[in-house]
Amino acid sequence: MADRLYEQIYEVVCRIPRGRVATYGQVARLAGIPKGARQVGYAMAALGRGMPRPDVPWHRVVNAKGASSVGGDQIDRLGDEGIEFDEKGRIDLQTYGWRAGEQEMLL
DNA sequence: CGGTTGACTTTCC
DNA sequence: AGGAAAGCCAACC
Repeated sequence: MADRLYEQIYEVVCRIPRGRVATYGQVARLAGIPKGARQVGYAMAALGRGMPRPDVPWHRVVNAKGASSVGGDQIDRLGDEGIEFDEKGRIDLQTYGWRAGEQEMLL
């Protein structure tokens, strides 16, 4: 199964709890592709090209700088999730960064 | 089948 | 701290 790659990526992205964000590298590592951060981005781009999985919260995936590589479209969705950007348009990964296994610890 | 591209990351300056 | 270059892997032409 070659497309298992995309499936894995989408599955990991779906695992990101609401109100949190994860970097491409983080998702790639959890998806089994420690050096495939670009492929994660490519997989996200595929969502807007053919929409194989419209239920994937791709907007919760940002780059290592904590900024959106897509545009205001993602920023608007993240704002709806309760995530806010700083003056430079970047997210504080130390606050909104996704920590695996801590999704239930949200208080 | 080979070169280019891309919603990236990391390192160096 | 911010900017440029190299590295990496998969998809596309």
